[in-house]
Amino acid sequence: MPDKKITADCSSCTLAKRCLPSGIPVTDLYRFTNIVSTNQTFSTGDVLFKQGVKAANLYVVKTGAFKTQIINQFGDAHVSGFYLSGDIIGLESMAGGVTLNSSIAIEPSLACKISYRPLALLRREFPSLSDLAVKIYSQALATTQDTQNCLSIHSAPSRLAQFLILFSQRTNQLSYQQSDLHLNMSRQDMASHLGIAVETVSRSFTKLIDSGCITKTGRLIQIIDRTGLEKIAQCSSY
Amino acid sequence: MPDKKITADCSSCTLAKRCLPSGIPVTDLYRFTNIVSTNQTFSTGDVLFKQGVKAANLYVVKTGAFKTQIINQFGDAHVSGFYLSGDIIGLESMAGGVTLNSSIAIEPSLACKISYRPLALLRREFPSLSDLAVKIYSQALATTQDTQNCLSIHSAPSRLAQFLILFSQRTNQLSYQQSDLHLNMSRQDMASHLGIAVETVSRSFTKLIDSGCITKTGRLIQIIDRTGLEKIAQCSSY
DNA sequence: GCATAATATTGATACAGATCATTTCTTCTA
DNA sequence: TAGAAGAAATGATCTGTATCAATATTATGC
Repeated sequence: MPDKKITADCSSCTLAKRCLPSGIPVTDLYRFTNIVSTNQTFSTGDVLFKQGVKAANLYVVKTGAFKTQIINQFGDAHVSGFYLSGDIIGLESMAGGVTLNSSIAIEPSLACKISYRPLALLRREFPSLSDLAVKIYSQALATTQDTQNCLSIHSAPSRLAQFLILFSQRTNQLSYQQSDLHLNMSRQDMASHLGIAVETVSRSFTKLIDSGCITKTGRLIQIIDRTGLEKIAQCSSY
Repeated sequence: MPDKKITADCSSCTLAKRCLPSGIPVTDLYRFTNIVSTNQTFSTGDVLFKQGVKAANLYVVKTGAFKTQIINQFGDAHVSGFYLSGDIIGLESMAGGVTLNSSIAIEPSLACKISYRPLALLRREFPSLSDLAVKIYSQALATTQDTQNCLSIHSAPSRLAQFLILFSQRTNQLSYQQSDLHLNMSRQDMASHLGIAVETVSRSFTKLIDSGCITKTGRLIQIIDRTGLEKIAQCSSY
C-alpha cells in the first residue's frame, strides 16, 4: 500500500510540531494526512501556482526555498516574499479565490500540498486547528510588516543589512546567535524584493564587507559583527 | 438599563455585515455583543495601544481613521498602515502576545474594542466565526502585500499614484469609479508610510496635478483620469 | 477676526543610486 | 577538464530625491 505510506508521512515529519498537524489531536492525525499530498518535488524555476488563477491550495515548504512574485500589466515582476522550511505559501489568496501572486521554486525543493476546502472542514471540526490558523496568520502578518519596515529604510546598505538580519532570524530561529546564512536567491531576486538595482545590491554587499560586519563566499554569508550590522540597518529609516 | 443598550448595539450597526458579528448566527448575536465595548471615542493623536505592551484587544474602526507605526531603537517612526471604517486593528499581534506597533487616531474617531480571549472562545464555538476570521486575515495579508508592492515602486510620483489608487479602492469599495477621496493623514504620515521625504510628497502631488490626473484642494483629492494615474503608477517598478 | 502656530509648498544644492558598459567570477555541460 | 553561458562585481556617468532654507497656506486659540 504505497499510497498509505505517503499520506501517513506527517506523523514522522520533522516539521510536524510547527506545521498544521500540531493543531490536531494525535488520535485524529489520520484525518489530516488524508488531505495532504506530501513531499512533492520541485526543481529550480518550477511553478507552484500562477498569478490570477483559481486559488485552491496551501503549500508547506519542507526543504528548499520558494519565492512569490507579483507581475503588473507592464510585465515588471516584484518579488514579494521568500519562503523557507516550515513556511506556508498561499495564505493571502484564501479569501479571494484567486491567486494574487505566482510562486516559484528558487532551488530544488520539497513541499506538501493541502487543499483549502477539506482543510476548512477540518478547521470547523477541530477548534485547536482554528486556533493554530489564527496564530499562523497572525505571524504571517507580522512577517510582512517586518518586510514592509525593511522596504521603508532608505539607504541601500541599510536595507540590505536589515534584510540579512531578518533572514537570519527566520533561518536560525532556534539559535539566534548562529551567524552563518545561505542566501538561496539570486541577486536579481534580492534586488527586486528590496526595491533596488542589482548592481546596488552588489555594491552594498561590498560596503557591508568593508565595514567588517559580514564575510561572503558566493551565496554563503557569515555575520561577524551582528551589533554593527544592526547599527547600519538603523541608519536613515523614516 | 443603559449598559444593555450599549452592548446590544451591534445588531443595528451599519458595519455589522462586514464586521465580526456577520460570523455569528443572529440568534446568538447577544453572545458577541457581550464581549464588545462599542463606540469608544478618540480624538486626533489619541493612542489605541502602544508598541511593546501586552496585546489584548482588537479594534474595529467605526468612523474616522487610525494609523499604526513602528518605532525603532533610534526613535525613528515608520507608519506601517492606515485604518478606515470597517478595518480591524491589532490582527498581527494576536499570536505573539505583545503589540508590534502603536496605533494612533489621525482624526476624531469611533472604534469598538474586542478582547482576544473571549473572542477566541466564541470562535471555537461558532465555526462560521472561524471561517470569517480566516477570511479577514487573508484579506489583511492581501492588503499588506499591496502596500509592500507599492513601496517597491521606485519613482516618487509613481509610488504616490499607486498609493492613491489603493486608497481609493479601499475607501470606495462599493462604487469603484467614485473619484473623490479624502486623505485623512498628514503629509508627514504619508511620507513616512511611502518611504519618501515630505517635500517629495508635495512635489509628487504637483506632478500628478500637472499631468492632469488629479485635482487637489487641501486634503481632498479628485481623480480626474484614473487610467492615466494607473499608467504613472506602473512606471519604473521592479 | 486676528495673531500665532502648525502644516504644506517651493527653491537651490549635493549626493546616493539607477543606468549602461565592462570585467571577473561561478556554474553547468559536453 | 575545457569551454560556454550565466551570474555577480566593478567602473563611469547622469538623473532623482534628500536635505536645508525660505515662503505660502491652512488650522487653532484668544
